Amino acid sequence: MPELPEVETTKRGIEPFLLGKKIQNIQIFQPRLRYPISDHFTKHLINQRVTSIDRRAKYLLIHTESRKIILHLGMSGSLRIELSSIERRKHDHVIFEFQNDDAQSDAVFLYFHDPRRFGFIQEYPQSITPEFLIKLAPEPLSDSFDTDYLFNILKKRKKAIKVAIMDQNLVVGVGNIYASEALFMAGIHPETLSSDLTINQISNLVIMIKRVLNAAILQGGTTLKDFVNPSGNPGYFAQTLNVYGKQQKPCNVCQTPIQRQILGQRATYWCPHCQMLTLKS
DNA sequence: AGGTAAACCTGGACGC
DNA sequence: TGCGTCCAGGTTTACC
Repeated sequence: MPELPEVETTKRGIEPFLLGKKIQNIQIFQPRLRYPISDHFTKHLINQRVTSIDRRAKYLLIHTESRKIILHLGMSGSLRIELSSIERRKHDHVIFEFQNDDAQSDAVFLYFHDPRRFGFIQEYPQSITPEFLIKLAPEPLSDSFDTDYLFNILKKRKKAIKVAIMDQNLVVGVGNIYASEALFMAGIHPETLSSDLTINQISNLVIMIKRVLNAAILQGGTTLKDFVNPSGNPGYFAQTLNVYGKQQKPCNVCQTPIQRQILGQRATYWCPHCQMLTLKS
């Protein structure tokens, strides 16, 4: 499910409810996520106060005074805020209860829901950041993701540009929806060999990746079937999509039917007129 | 090293 | 109604 905009939407949704509150209780109903929840998970986190919440790539980081929670939503995960302890729904695997110090105000409950269980929740000491997080590629919305950076990486790559920009070792956060959308906006055919792109095309692609991600964040992400923000509302970027999921529908720009093809094991959508394939070499 | 494909898991849509 | 097949927003692992 969630790409960068959906994770960012989730982060912004939970932040105001959790900041400054203490973890009062944790109920684990299904520890078998992508990585099993450790035996000491609850013990380490009880009574910890949330100091800040970050997003890095598609990971959410909930920092407490002495621990950090790292959470990934996988394909089908979502977080939901409840203001009372409502009955657990199917696939609600973990429920956190948060409370203010004074215990006067009402508790807040955070539900981790994930039907396919490709997501995970881990916790570490605050002083330790796991290797996989340290080694992550640049954030697409940061200044370090620019034309020079992408050009230097892509000139060595022989795979299709669509597959390349989804490679989290090159740039993080771009998933299957926004890869197709950014390439459409940049007028680049998804099968173009990465090393064949001109500097102008790459410059344009960098701009469009940033543009589509920012636009999607403003709309609260894309809801294809079941993504909801922590308040239970869908994202509205689906109505802005140009190509994703639109095979055989007329292109918004030129009316040419949108094509669909599997690239790097993932469905890929493009307009054969707006994104003509240029074959070099 | 880079590229490709399978694996993890559940549920919904579709065809027969 | 039931059953088989395919598909789905991600990432790791194994293999060539």
